[in-house]
Amino acid sequence: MESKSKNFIYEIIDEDLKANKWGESTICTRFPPEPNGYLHIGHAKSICLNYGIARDYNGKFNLRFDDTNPEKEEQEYVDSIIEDVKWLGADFEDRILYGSDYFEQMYKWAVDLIKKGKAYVDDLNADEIRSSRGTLTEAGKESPFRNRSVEENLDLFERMRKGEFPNGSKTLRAKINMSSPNINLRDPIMYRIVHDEHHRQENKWCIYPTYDWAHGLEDAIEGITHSICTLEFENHRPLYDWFLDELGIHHAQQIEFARLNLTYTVMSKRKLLQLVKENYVDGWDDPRMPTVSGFRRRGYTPESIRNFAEIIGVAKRDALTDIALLEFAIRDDLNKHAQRVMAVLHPLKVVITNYSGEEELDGVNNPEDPSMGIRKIPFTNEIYIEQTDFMEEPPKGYHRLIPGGEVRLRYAYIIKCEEVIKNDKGEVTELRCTYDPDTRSGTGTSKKKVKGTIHWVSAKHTFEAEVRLYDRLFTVESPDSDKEKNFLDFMNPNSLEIIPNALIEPFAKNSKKGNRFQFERHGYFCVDTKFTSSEKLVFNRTVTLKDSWGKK
RNA sequence: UGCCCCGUAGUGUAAUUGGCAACACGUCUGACUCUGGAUCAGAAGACUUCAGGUUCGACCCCUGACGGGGCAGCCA
Repeated sequence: MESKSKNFIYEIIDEDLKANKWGESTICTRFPPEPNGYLHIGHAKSICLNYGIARDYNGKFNLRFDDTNPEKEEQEYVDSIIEDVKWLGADFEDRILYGSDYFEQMYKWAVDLIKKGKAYVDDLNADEIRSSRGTLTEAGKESPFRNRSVEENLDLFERMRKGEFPNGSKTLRAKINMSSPNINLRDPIMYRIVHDEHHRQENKWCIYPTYDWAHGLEDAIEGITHSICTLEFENHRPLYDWFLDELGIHHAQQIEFARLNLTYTVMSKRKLLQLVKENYVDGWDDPRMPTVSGFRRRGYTPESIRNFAEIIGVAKRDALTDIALLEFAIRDDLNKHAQRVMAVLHPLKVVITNYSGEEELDGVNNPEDPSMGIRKIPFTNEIYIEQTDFMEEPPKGYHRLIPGGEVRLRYAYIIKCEEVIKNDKGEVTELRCTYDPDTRSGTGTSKKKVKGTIHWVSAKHTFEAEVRLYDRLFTVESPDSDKEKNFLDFMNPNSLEIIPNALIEPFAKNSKKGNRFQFERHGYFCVDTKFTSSEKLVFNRTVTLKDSWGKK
């Protein structure tokens, strides 16, 4: 271990190791998603944490589906989760495991508990159980079925499995303590009857273990040493301990940490599902979604997400992480690796009146990495520049093109604005400029210094592409923490701006889905994997460049 | 109201286990620059929620208050 400052989980593991708590066995962690939705950036944090521990301690990392509820789970989610975990680079080797594969063993252990008199079949229905559970301040009441004989319980439980009873008519409950101050210990439910097809077990089972019963057993079966989960399971730990101790089986150490919250988005699967189902976005992988697949489609790299996880660290206090930390991580990565190219999003025509002919200029592919080389950029007397790079009446400090002023065309010449042409409505439609032949980039002959450099494309050589500019999905930092309003009330109506015909430098013409670029002075973009066709490239803006001029 | 957890610059985390609070992001300067990016140099910003106590010494240990979060699914 060589990380400079360890988080509290590493410290616990170090202590365990020092105390030889696990004997000869290696450290084993796991990521246990329920396949009822796509993974989000919060899951990515957990994956990085769990996989990181296994890697740092030369241990093992399992991917295990917690698939104990057939009503919510689907194969589509299983597939997406596997893809996302792989993409993030968390190596589970060949261990794609399923809690449902352990159902038989779990059943046997349940029988063991019944035999010990520690579990019973209850005939109370859901309402009755709820009302007899008590409240936060009052103890619960024991079920009238709590003291059935072992024989009767065994018989009933077996018949539950055989499918003799309808949904909800019976449950298997642990016999613990109905007046425990910890509500989780008030005879929690271990099995419920659900006649429903399971995405993996199909119709093999009609009783399903609850998470509380199943989770610790899954960890035990896999020999997990450190069972890392989020804070809300802290109160459940005594229950898991109880089960494991009663059964006398392998006992993972559970450690809880605070889940990730990010500004300007929501992070609950339920809410994300709603955004998808009600078509606020175009799917789980919409580039505005905080899902792993959304970030992937938007152009984020796995490295940047891993680095983000490293930056934010791990702790037990709940926090709201500024999205700026994530944006830093992706800019930092893309700055070093993305191919540069020029693109004009909102074109303004410029005619260079004293230039004729055509030439090719050298553009640096990545100033941070000379090994990426240079490319040729065609130049002619008719080009397009960005509308915002020209102003008739500039504010102070503006150093782009103004009437009578000069500006450097990136990798080309310095031009001077001689004439402004407008339409009937008074809008600027074209600029007439002259260029200074002595100022060609790279010749070193220019004595001129000019304050601004702007990007451009040759009218004759450029190609059109669709560009999608994304903004935050919500207008407030914490859309789901308002007491009165629903998170949907805070959706940003301008979270997506589509530019159907942006003009791109020819170099990017043959790019493939997923290719990443920096559009100089704009930001980082990638070729969309969903809407790009053989006819038209669609670029997603991953993130803008930092902008110390046009600050909002 | 019962139980459990938490409380360090704007944000996220540190503080070698009790030795005069550090790092990253963000913000603001300045330098450099053919990207108002990057890079480089620097600055501002925290009486560590509060009050007691233990100690030569407390962010750290103890007590109490205050504040935040979680728990009353046959969800996970």
